[in-house]
Amino acid sequence: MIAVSAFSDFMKLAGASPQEISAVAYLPWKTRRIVKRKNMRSVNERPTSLFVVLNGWAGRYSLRQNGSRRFTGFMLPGDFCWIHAATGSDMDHSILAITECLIAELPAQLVDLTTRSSPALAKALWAAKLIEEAVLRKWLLNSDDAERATSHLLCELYTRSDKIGQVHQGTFDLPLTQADIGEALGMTAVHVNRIMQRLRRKGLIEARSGRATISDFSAISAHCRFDPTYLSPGKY
Amino acid sequence: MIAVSAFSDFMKLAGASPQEISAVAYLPWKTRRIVKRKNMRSVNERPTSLFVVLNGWAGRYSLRQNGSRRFTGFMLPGDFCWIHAATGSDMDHSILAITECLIAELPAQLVDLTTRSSPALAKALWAAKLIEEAVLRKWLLNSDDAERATSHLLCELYTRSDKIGQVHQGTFDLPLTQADIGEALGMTAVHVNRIMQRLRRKGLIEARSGRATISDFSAISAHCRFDPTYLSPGKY
DNA sequence: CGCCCTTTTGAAGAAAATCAAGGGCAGTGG
DNA sequence: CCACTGCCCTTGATTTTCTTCAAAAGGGCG
Repeated sequence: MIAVSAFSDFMKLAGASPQEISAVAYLPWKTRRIVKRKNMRSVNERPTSLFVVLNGWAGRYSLRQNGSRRFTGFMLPGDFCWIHAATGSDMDHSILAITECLIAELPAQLVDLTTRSSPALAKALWAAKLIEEAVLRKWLLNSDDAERATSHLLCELYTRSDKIGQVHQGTFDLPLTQADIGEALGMTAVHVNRIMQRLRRKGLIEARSGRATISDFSAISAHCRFDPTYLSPGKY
Repeated sequence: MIAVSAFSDFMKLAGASPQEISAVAYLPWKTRRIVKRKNMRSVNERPTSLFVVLNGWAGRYSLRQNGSRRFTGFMLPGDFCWIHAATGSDMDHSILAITECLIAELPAQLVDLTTRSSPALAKALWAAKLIEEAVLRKWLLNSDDAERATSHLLCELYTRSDKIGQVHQGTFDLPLTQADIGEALGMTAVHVNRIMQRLRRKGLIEARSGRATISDFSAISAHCRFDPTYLSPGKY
């Protein structure tokens, strides 16, 4: 059994009964540790298992012809990943451990089986996928304005950290380098640096050595028109 | 009953049996006609029905604070839409009829019910959603290079048109204005115009009055590194 | 023909990439 | 304990890309 409060909180939000949640929790999850900055899944792999991040941050990315990388999402503790494992399609992207990660895996067949008997798990997986997609849309939507894109990403990560109790007095772990952020937003590290300095000068953020602080969340929310509802599963 | 070859082809690809396909086809779909350039779904709506585009093109978009629009996807005949209808989350975006559209709707509860008895439908919906997501990732991935983004979008639309038999000698309907394309790619109409001229001068495309021609698909594919596999559902 | 919408063109300015180099900080090893 | 090293952040100067603003040209349709 695995104990992931974020994970079961999510299922609860998605409408699962306590029985269903514990049924899922008691499935034969296998935990595994991934070294920092190593791939945990690679492009073109045949997906054979779903997993949940128990600890650490991971990133979903694709490589371009010229070798440059684009992040298309980040995974925090409690996040489902590789959700489509049960669908049998090959991967069109890779997953990288940004920090050292602890993950819990579940064989695809078991996911497939369990979703048939547990509509709530099926719904939870859908809900997780829809959030993933909503995040992608936001990234696209904000990509026309560097300052908005940057602060919106910080709001996203702040909110997601907060949901799992990882924000303390406005401060949270942000294990992304400015180069990583650039690869998520489609800008160069140099430009990210200058934009973040601007945000800092405006008093919206503080960031140094792997940690960020947002002392006035409503201020930065207003600045980039951040509305956190897209990060929550729908009600049923 | 509705007769949508693209739709049933898709279910077949996703592994549905003929019985399941016809079971779905005989559900009480309601067809509806939408006027060109009218919303068929609007942001914040409570989704009550899934639909399939039978005819015409539609676009998924969000509006920004300043009123500017960003397309985050296009729907062609045969495409599922509003797939998350059964999940109960509110919409974070709107759907616009780009041309006049004919759609077939199915109440959300029925979708929910049917997916329980028909794993193939459930998988088809998953497959459709995964393709949607893969498209979003591609849009992000290509957004760093205007010429690549533009030709990649044209390749996407060419391929999807081809799948439904709407390409004849390299020519297909492209009911998007350059302003629309700009709103999909995150660039101004003026810039789209200049980029498309560049593509034309390179002999990669021809486009005028609602139609586009790609006479050498392999040439433009090579130019933007287009790989169509992400547009097909996984095998089961 | 005249109107509206879309495409095209030009010129100017803003935003971001690129190139290059310096500085800080943490961990490593002598 | 201190020097060294590697990684990340920062800065400046320059060039490229894209937007903005404005206006003209084309094309379809009543």
